[in-house]
Amino acid sequence: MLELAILGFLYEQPLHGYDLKRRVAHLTGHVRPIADGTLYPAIKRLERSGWLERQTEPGSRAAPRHMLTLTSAGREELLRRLREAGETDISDENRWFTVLAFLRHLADSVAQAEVLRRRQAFLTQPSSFFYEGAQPLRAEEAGDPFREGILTIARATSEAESRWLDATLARLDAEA
Amino acid sequence: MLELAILGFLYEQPLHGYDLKRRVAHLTGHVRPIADGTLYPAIKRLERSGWLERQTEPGSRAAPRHMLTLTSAGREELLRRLREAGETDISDENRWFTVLAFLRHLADSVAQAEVLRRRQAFLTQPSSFFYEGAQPLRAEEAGDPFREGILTIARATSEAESRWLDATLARLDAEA
DNA sequence: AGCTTATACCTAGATGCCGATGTATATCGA
DNA sequence: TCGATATACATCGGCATCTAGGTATAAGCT
Repeated sequence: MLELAILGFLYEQPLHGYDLKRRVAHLTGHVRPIADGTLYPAIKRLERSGWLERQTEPGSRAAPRHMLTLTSAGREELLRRLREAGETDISDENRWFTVLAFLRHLADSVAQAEVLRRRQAFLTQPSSFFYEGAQPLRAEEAGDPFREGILTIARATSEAESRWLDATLARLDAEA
Repeated sequence: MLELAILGFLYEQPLHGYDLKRRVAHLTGHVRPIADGTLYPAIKRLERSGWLERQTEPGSRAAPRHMLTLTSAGREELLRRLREAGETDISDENRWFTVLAFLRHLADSVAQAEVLRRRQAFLTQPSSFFYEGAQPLRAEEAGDPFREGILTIARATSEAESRWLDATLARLDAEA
C-alpha cells in the first residue's frame, strides 16, 4: 500500500524522499503514521525493481536530495497495480482510499469503472460485525452503545459511499 | 489488534481457536481476512505471556479442540489495553472499531468516556488527504472524481461518528 | 559562536503477518 | 466406499513494518 502510494505520487511528478514522506503522511498518515524506516527501504525496493531512478541534487535548505523519477516500467507497474488491485485493496478502507487517490492515472474510464464496480460489489454483499449464531445483529440489537456505534457508523459510511459510487459510475458509463 | 480481538472475545466466554477465527473474521475479516498462520501463533504468544490457558476437549464434529480461557492476568491485560490504547488504535478505523467492540468490558463509564474523548479529539483536529502547498484541498477542488469521493466519504463518516460520539458521551457523563 | 530546528537520508534488529503447506477427524452425498 | 467438505490445529519461509538509533547540512536565533 505504501509502494502504491509512492508510485502514485511519482507518477505525477519527480519528488525527493522527504517530500514524498510529507505527501504519504497526509494521505494515510493522519490515520497510520509512516516511519522513516518504512519509507526509505520501500524506495530502495522500488529502485531495485527498476521502477524508479534517483538523481542526487544539492538540497535547497539542507543535505543533498535524491530526486526520484518513475521509469516507464514504473509507470506500467502503477497502472497494473491499479487495474489488478488485490482483494484487500478493495475491502480495506485505508488501502481502498490509496487506490482511489491514484485511480485518475488509469486514464481509461472503462478500466476505472471496473475497479469501482469491484468496490460496489464488496459493499453490496451483506456483512455484519457481530453475529448471534448465524443471524447478523442490527445496530439496535448490538447489546451495548459501543457496538451500536460501530454498526451505525459503518452504515452511514457505506450509504455515503454507495451514493457516490452510483453517481460516479453513471458518469463514467456515460463517457464510454 | 488481533491480540486485542482475541482477548476481547475470550473475556466474554471460553472459545476454541476455530470459533475465535470465525468471530475475528466477522469483526475485521470481511475487510481484512485473518490467516491461520496469523491466528494460531498469536494464540501461542498470548498463552506464553500467561494471559490464556488451554484445555483439550474432544471436537464436536472433528479433530480435538483446544478450549481457550482467559486467566485473571489476561482479563487485566485486556482492560489495560483498552484504557491505554495506542495512538494508532485511536486513529486507524480498523483498530478503533476493535477497541469499540470490547469497550463495554471496561465497565466504568468514566474510563469509557475518556477513550471516546480521545477519538473525538482526533476527529476534531483538522486534517485533509491532499494539499496544495500548505492549503488543504476541499472535496470540490480535489481535481478528479475519485479524490472528491475520498473527501466526500471521509466527511460523511466523520459527521456520523461525531454525532454518535456526542450523544454517547452525553449519556455516559449523565451516568457518572 | 553556539544552540535549536527543520531538512534529508540511512541501517539494524525485532516482530507480526501472510501464503503455502501439512496433519487429522467427522459428516454427507454419490 | 469413495471423495468432497467442514472442522480443527500447526509450522515455516519470506516480507513489510515499526522502533530506535545514527549521520549530515543549512537557517535562524540568541
